[in-house]
Amino acid sequence: MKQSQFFIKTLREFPKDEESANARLLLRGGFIDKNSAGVYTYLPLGLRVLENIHGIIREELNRMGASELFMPALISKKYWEVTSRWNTDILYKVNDSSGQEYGLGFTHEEVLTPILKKVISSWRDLPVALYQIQTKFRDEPRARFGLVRGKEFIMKDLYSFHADDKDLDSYYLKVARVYKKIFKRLGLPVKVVEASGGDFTSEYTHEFQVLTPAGEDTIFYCSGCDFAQNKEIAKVHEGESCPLCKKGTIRKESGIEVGNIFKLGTRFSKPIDLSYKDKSGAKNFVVMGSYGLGSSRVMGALVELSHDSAGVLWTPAVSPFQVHLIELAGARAQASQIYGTLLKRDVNVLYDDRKGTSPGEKFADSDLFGIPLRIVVSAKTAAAKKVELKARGEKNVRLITIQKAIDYV
RNA sequence: CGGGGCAUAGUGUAAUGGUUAACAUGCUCGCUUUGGGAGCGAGUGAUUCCCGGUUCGAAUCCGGGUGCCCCGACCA
Repeated sequence: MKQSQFFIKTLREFPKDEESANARLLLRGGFIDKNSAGVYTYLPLGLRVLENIHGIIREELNRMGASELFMPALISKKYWEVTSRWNTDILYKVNDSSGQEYGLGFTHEEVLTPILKKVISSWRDLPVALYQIQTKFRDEPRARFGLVRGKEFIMKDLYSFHADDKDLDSYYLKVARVYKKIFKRLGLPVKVVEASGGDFTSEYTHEFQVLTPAGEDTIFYCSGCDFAQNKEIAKVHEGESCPLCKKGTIRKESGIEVGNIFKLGTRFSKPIDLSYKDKSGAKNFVVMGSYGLGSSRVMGALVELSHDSAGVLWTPAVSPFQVHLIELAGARAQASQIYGTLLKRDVNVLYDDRKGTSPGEKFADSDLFGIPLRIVVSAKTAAAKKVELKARGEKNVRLITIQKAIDYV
């Protein structure tokens, strides 16, 4: 991609009225645009990051046998009434011109479960796992922290349907394992934290929390083992010894919740009457699980975790481009040649081919973009038949031959 | 929803009752220049958030509203 053709505009200064690192850096770097509080546009650069996140999620969920579908966001009131969720306070309600009332989906049990009702009748039809990646709407009393808490955001939601609790339990553990793998690939260290089940279940649920001072949840966890609880259920205090392993000490830290998995049981299958006939011919309610992963929030969390004063530092897995090729004056021929070679090798490269833009501005833009690898060519390097190679976030610059640089990439 | 802060050109700021709202940056044009947001010159760009009030006169004072950020409450 040539930067002269790419729709991108960075800001010379940080926008006022934003304090969180993810909002400041993503807005200034031209990744996103703020439409209103908690509502953002993903500009081409930011969309690339988001799509990379989605790609990893899709790969892992498809691999575990879940099928992707896409449900409506506009959900008729009648569906919400069946499950008694019409009066949920975070539900955005809209009317159409004929007086029909709708709720904008914040999760999709009400849409998916009736679909399953048309399909499932026997124990042979189970289990089933379906997911989507979709815009969600929540009437948050206070949107904040850029992409971390929005009124409109993007989430992957997976739902599983089982014949009994035992099958749900094993699937639940499987999802937890896959989630860990997804977050690892995303470059996001997460802690699996026990949390309250809210309306859904008296059992604990599990949250996937990224520990960072920028987080809005409070987590108590053990320094020595995997014990971790959200403050809403925690009975431990900071500094105490761990109730689980007895060795470690309890620590307290803030976290961003990037995922949450629930055993729904029959909370939705009962009111919607989703049932199946078991081997003996008896009717049983389907047992359900739901598993959320906030992809736009992941993008915000990644920035919070990995940035410096000049911009974002993306990991290769989610970076909008793999290489930023910067052409300075007097190196058009050399830059074009490298660009062509990288394209032939299917390297995802952003080529700053802008003429008349000063080196300093190009470097500043490059830092804002946070692309992991930078290649700089100039009259100097062209004369020496070499290029400069530099990793984002590192000081040292390597002067190497073009061939070596291309092979390195 | 309680509390606090802020609102002036695309962006960041200045102007505390008095001409035509200033500066930087951006953008356009010309020249020059090319290693960390370069230089010179000429342009462009404003409903000073909105409504009302006070005043000869309001970006500025008063009242009401809206929006944004932050703290708290809330939070599948």
